Amino acid sequence: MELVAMTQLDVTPVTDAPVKLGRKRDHSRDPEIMDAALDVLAETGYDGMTIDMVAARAKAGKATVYRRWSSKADLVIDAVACMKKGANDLDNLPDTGTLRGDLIGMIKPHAIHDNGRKLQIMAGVAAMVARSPELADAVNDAIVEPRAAVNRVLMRRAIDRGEIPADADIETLSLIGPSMTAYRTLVQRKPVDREFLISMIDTILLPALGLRPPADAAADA
Amino acid sequence: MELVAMTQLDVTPVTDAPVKLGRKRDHSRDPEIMDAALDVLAETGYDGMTIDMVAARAKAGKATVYRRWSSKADLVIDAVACMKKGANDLDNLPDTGTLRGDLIGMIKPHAIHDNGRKLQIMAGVAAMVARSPELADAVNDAIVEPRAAVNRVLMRRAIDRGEIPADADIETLSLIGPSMTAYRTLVQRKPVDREFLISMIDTILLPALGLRPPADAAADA
DNA sequence: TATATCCGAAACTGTGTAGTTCCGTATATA
DNA sequence: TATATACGGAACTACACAGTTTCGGATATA
Repeated sequence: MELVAMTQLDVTPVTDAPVKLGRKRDHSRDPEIMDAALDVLAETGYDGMTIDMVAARAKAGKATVYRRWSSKADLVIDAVACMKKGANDLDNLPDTGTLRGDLIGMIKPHAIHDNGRKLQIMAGVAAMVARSPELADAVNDAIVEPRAAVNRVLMRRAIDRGEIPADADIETLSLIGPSMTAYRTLVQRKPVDREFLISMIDTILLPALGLRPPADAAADA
Repeated sequence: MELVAMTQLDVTPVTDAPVKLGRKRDHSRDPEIMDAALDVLAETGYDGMTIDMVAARAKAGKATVYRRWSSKADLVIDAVACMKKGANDLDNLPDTGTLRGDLIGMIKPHAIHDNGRKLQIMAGVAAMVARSPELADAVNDAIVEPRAAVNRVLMRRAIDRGEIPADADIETLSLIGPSMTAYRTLVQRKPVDREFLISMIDTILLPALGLRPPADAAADA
């Protein structure tokens, strides 16, 4: 008898595959919330940012935020990580035939603005990065690495066409731009404009590679 | 009549110069408290730092801290500013006869450690700097400016002895070191060791100035 | 030695925010 | 059209920390 009962219980499906009705979770508000989080992060920094600010800016309820992310730290890590999607496409870089032309071709108002925002966000999470390896990795993948990657590609092409020495230390040289723009924004708090970027290319990067900027370099400014 | 009364009042000393007894305020604990504040700042960042932590580390009472500084922000600004006193003395810099020798002479374990601590503090206040001009100025005077100033002096001497071109852009070039070490510490979170600093000098700074590192450069590592 | 004052410690207050809960409404599915 | 569910909004709890107050003990001065 007991055996029969047990068998029946075992045969009965554990879950009844109930009919699903009503609205489905579609995560459609996630981008707005993450975008709002990045804005607040850039403006007030990690500790200054409150979930209420983020929810208000995304016109969402606080509960909606917590339905998707279990904590403020989770939201920030996710928001920073999702910036990677908007990063530069390495297959559609300028190709002018010279390293200088390619580097200057990267200087567009849109790119300058994006980099500024990324650096503001960097400043906002700088203190946190030291204590959260997860956040540190997200920042590295979404902000740090993409910047250097572009320079590496452009320099590698310059090597391929024989414009610069094959043994140039691309790893180090590709960090000059990211380093100096970060320093100028975060530490010196001076604007990173077209003029500064061109002067950096012509005064440091090209000379370090043994190249001379053209005599009419001023025409680019 | 009024005049007489007024005269009497004026003649009477405003304060009675009372006899002072007891212990005098000597601010003798200020250095310990500011030092503790800098330590906590480097470890936890501005928002993570609490006055209790600072007081405990300085073996002082919280009330003692508030007797001297009216707020947490005040203490941090003062502590950062007082770092300037420990900054490099521009009159006692290495003088080896070559720019490379002078630059490498600056690389001492003590200096590497100090710079690391300063950069940790920078990271801790990075988010705050954007919203407090007072703190921004303190950081600039105590951390940012002294670093570049050393390089400027060494390069100017190199110009004077005809080692590098007189029209070299010292202002920009003197920022290569500070920028790249800051980036490496704060963003990449890699160690700034002797090897990295020498490679930066030989790969970027000297080539950008038209100099070649000696063939036996590896001997310095 | 007497005393005025500072000190460290600890208790206390007020505020701000992370995270939760609840509710009336909107909406996609059946 | 009916309904289950997610949504925005607001109220709520728990807690951590800035800043204040209090107090017994230490200490320099007279």
